[in-house]
Amino acid sequence: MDDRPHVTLEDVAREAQVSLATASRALNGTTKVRSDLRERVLAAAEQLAYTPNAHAQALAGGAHRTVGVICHDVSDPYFAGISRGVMRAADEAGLLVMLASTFRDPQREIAYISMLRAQRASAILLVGSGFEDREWERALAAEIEPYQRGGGQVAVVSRHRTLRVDSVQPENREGAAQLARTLTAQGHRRFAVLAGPRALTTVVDRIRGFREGLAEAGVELAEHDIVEAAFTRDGGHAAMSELLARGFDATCVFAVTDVMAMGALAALREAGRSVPEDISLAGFDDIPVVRDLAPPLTTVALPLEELGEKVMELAVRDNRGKRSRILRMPGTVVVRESTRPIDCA
Amino acid sequence: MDDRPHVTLEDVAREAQVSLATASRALNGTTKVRSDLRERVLAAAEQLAYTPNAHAQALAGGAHRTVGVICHDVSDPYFAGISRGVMRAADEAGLLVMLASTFRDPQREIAYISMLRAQRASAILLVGSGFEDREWERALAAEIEPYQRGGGQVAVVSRHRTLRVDSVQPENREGAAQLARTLTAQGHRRFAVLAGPRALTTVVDRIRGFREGLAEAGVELAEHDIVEAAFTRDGGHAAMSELLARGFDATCVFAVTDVMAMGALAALREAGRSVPEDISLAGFDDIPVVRDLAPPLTTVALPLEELGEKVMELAVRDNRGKRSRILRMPGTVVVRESTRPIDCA
DNA sequence: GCGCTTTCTGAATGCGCTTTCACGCTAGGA
DNA sequence: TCCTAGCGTGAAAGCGCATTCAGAAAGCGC
Repeated sequence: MDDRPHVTLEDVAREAQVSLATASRALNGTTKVRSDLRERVLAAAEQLAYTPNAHAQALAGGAHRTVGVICHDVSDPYFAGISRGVMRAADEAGLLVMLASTFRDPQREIAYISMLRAQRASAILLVGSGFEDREWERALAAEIEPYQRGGGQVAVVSRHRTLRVDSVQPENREGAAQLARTLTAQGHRRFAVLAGPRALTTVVDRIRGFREGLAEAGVELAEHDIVEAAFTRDGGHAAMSELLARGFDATCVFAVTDVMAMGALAALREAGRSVPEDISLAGFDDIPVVRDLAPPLTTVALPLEELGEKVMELAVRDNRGKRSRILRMPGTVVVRESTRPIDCA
Repeated sequence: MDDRPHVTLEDVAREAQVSLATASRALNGTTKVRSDLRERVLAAAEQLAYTPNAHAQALAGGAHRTVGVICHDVSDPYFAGISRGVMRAADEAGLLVMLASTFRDPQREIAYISMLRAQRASAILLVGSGFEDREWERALAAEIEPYQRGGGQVAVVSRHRTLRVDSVQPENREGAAQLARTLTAQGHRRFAVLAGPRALTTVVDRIRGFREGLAEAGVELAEHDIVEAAFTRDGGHAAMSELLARGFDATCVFAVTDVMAMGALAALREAGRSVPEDISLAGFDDIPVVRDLAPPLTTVALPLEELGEKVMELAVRDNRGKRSRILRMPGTVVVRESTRPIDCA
């Protein structure tokens, strides 16, 4: 860009016949300016359609009013809910939110953080970026720590082992355990799990919690009953299809996310199995659409928007020197019609 | 931020024992630098965890590598699809994408554009920002035109009457007409429409097209058969509920967006009406989830990701002085199970 | 060995803005 | 009336970087 140069503060000052400093002060209202001068400056700015150059402002020590949010995919309903919350909180704080999708590529995640650092964003929010991978953790730390040292705020949604950051953590483990209790109480004894990549902490936590909840009823979950697939609708579809092809005796299937559950539901429908008559299905997250499925999905509701708001608030709050805070957000089991009580086999 | 100052190029230069200019050149590779010096600079930068200040770079004349995308709501699946396309194209072009939600508030839309101007973003993408409102058009033009004069690129998804910008336009009118033809061919003669705010060009176009398609079969759509509601799932639910409460004799309901159709479907289910046995239902957009509804939704498929890619490409391509281009993207009617042929009444 | 061109380097300039700093002005107290 | 505060103003410094410009070093032919 920059064919024709932009209108600058100097242009405004000249037009208003005042000094550059006065123009700046009139526009920002930081110091008292004689009212007739202010009028002149404002009028000139208006007339010239002046917009301050944010880069120059930032460089000259003005506040950085932008936060970056990095997620796997903005079009994932799970993140969509969170982003609503983030945006609302950001709006209140007068911040501009930059969203970026990594598509689960750790490299890209690092690259985006680096860009945000370069922009001197006032905060970086990582949503669900938990990989259980030593090398990645190191690379991430190598970006995050200098950023924090430079005064940048970082907050994450999810669990992080190594990073020293504020975080909002959905209680995946306890939520899944609670779901397991609900299902065993309905009489289910044989389960299958549709899992996302085991490298993700979210997946690991949910499976572990589910297992623990099951164990309380004396039910065991064999490794064989866990099918791993992509963390998407189609992944859920594929995993369910595999299960169907292989043959299984579970009365209830737990998909670790609602999005995967949707794929599973489609696969079941295609296979002529009806839910919940033939088999029960449960998900996790309670993204908005699942209540509109047929049957509406039993799931663990996470307060997604609230998650977003909280993480934003953590990032905005001034916490220099203080130790990192952790906000745990419990989930709530929502029983809908995709699961049903059965007679104990 | 900026507790402790950031590591600057000067620090790197000092550490590497070269001049600032040499350090800059070594890092950017713009000019040849003696290899041992380059090594030293790179090592120093690495060691100090140096990240260039994007503001300073921008101010000093470096390229602006960021584009802003403004939409109603990033969590709307319609936009989510588009954003995927935008991100992919941006990624190829090496651009950083800033997303923002206006929540259909014209004021906020203007504010975001202003912020993007201030950031000197290299391009601004407006997704579906068509209001039929003179005053808003004026305010928008007052932001957009100076931005363009300054060399900024602007491209939009949707129709714009007054703005002189490149645009990608889904063929709402023709798509809706095509849908109407399909439905009348199925034997439907009496329709109701669930509409969003009539101030939106998208809504207006779809209704008009639907009417035109109907007219070809000699069917008329009375104003009375159009229910206006919010452009959301709940809006669709409310509109359908109103229709049900009021009593109506349509055999087929057309919701102007899939999101609204989802709400309508829920309302019908709650009312004990089955789709398509009791009544047929059609939507528009073909957002991913609707194929997983029960019944899967008949709709008009828009190539959402492609829309996003195209609009990004328009914004990236250099088009100074050239006249604005319009890319029309046709929709395709997808008949699923939410509509069924009926005997002519 | 001399003068020339070719490379590469460092000092200095400026991007547009905020913010000190110092000065001129008016108002108030002596 | 004179002096001191106090308020507003303009000049200027500097934020971190890319880049121009001039000069130093190195390479070449004679």
